[in-house]
Amino acid sequence: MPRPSTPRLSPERIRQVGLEIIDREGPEALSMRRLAERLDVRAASLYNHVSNKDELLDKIADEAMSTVDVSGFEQDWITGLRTWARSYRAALLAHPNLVAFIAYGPDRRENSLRVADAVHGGLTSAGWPQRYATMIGASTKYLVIGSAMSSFGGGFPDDAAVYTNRFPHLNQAHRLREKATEIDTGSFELALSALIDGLQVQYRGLPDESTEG
Amino acid sequence: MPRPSTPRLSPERIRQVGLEIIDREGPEALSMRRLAERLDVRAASLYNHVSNKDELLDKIADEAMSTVDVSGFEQDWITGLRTWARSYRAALLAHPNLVAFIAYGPDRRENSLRVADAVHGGLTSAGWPQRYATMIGASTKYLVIGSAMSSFGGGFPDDAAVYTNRFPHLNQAHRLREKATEIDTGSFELALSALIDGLQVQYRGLPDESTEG
DNA sequence: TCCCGGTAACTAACATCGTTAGTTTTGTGG
DNA sequence: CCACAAAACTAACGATGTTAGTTACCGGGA
Repeated sequence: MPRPSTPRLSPERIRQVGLEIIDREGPEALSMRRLAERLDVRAASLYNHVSNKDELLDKIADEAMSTVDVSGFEQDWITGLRTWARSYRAALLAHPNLVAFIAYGPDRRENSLRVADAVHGGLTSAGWPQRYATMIGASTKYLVIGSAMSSFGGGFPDDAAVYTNRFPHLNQAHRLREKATEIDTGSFELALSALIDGLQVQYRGLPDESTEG
Repeated sequence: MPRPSTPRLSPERIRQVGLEIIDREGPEALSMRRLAERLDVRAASLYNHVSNKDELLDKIADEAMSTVDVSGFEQDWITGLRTWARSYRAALLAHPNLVAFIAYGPDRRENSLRVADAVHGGLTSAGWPQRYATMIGASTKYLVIGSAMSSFGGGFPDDAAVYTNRFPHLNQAHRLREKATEIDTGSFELALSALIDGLQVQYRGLPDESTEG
């Protein structure tokens, strides 16, 4: 019975269920047919609301990155860098199965651009030269991406229930995951602190902007 | 004509051509049928030499990481860390289309284990406590993975000829790539130096091992 | 009130993918 | 010399993304 009275689909609902599938069953589990099935619909119907699987993934990824926080740059560049890096990492770790996709291609996504602009603006207006601002942004991003990407914790399914059914020793896996998370976070904070320390040294060596040009 | 006198395939040749396809046309271009075509063979024949596409990819990735250098740890931990990080990054950048795959899953690959062992050994025998050694290795890896992953230069096709056909302004793209490479490397070196500097401070604060236990 | 266009579902189909089964031919060890 | 393994083949299965063409429902204009 085509064309129901109240539409069964919407781009938002498609993205939401799509993200759920990715989070729960991994990125390879998201096929247009499976997604359609979850929405009580046939695969072809999705194309009335979404132009592409790639574009769908892009929008899902963009949505997942909407919580990245760059407000810290309103205080000072160190606070800005720290809160950006931490919230960026947190956003990635919230959806481990999406990390590879987000980290891969170039950052044409809306939220990425918004954030990149804020970071660059925050650094330059703090006195960093353009070139440094670019590199500092890149370095910090490396840390975040690398941390989320090669995270030990990320290797395990997000939903513990998936694990429960197949393994009797859930506790061990859970512990291992917690331990891994702790190591991951520790390593990340270590590197972030070292990076910021190193930058502060260089920052103090910058020519005073108020006496320049 | 089945079963030719001299075998047309070998695992090595399959891996080699497979890597060529990935390097030149991207990871999604590598299908068993395309790979077979390049080898003048039908897809099913590959399974006489390779058990799986996943396993094939795993071995290709492992081979690509065989050039990672950990010999620097024979001198001191700083040299070890630097040469490891740089050679690791270089190995990844040599095959940009493989980075996502390598960085993703857990490091069960042979070369990864070999390297991880050497790094951990180098750091602990230099006096770093186990826990620190783990985190330092992780931090450094974050930097390398992140750098290779979100590399601006990696976004463009490895083979410039692919670009030539579709764009008249090859020069611009080429320049952009060079500039991006420079920024990438600069950012990486910046972060690496900062990390090592930060670690050195902590290292000097460690209790002297010769007076301990 | 009628109808008409657009919307949103459908079915059917295409090419491509990884993989397996079963077949055929060649080379080789007992 | 002959049986058996190795290495190629053809055919097929089910799943994938996507498109074409069809159908029914809704809202607005004559």
